[in-house]
Amino acid sequence: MLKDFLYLKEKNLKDVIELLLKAYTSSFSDSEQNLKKRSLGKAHHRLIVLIDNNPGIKVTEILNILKITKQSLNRVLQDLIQKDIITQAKAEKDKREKKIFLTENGKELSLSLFNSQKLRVLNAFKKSSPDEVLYFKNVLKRIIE
Amino acid sequence: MLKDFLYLKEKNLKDVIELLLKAYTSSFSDSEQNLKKRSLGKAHHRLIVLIDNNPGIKVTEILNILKITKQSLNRVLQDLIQKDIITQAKAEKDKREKKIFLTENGKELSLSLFNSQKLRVLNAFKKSSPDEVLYFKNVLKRIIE
DNA sequence: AATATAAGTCAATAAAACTGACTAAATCTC
DNA sequence: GAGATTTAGTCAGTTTTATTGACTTATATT
Repeated sequence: MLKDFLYLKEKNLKDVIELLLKAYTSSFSDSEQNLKKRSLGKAHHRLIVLIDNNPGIKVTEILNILKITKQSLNRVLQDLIQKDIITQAKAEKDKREKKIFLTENGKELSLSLFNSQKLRVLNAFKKSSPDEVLYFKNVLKRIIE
Repeated sequence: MLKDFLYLKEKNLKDVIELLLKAYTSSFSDSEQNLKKRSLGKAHHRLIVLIDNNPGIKVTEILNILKITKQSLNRVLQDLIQKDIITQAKAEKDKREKKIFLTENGKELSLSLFNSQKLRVLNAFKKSSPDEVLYFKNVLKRIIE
């Protein structure tokens, strides 16, 4: 009885891991064509999403979230600087740190990418109650930590 | 007033897109070391998760979920066959189709990978009510479709 | 019989990430 | 103030993941 309950819980966790994979993959593939016509890839997109949602984010913070090396991040960062999508500014407090922002151009681009992604989530929310959406976000945040 | 409400909704959708990125990245990086000691990469892991949760899944189905080309999939598939992690079997109904399964060895591996990932989700669920978890899964499924 | 579908293959290339070894500047600690 | 640490960046080479494009083979559908 207890064993059955535990088994179901493990199965439940396994399901969620698959769901997270599918939700991420589908959400971020919706913008593929939009990225392509701008000669940008998925790595650029991930970065743009992070910077748009966290203006002034630091390099170390990005590394911790995306779990990539700074050499890998730097390539993508340089691409985005060259294309006038992001800018960097020294932090006032600790001058070793650099804060990263979207340029006006970058904000426009981010909005366009968002527009090609948002429908999927919007439609899901339309089929859900406000409570469901609230709980959904709460649990999602707890998974991240 | 209505405008404010809409703005909040768009912001909410944007948040969710970032949350999905973070939840996927963190969940799937938890198994990095485990994969490494077996000379496997993230592409292998994604495939193992899909096959474990959907025994008998077909190549076309995987392509549609992972949004990669069949040439790319085939490389990973061959790696897993060579390492005795998966097997293929012709479908009885339509003999063009091949169904993919985990071997016994593959099931053990998948369990081990799952064990290095599950804690994150388990801890999130422990902090959540059964309703929250239920709603969470419902919305996640609607995002996938 | 002609067409379409599912899977696979060969070859070349591009994208994304990695390892390892370093530098430079600013800050922290003793 | 001297030494250690942190933050960011760089150079060079390699590996992993995925792409494009052109084909093949077997089976199923019309």
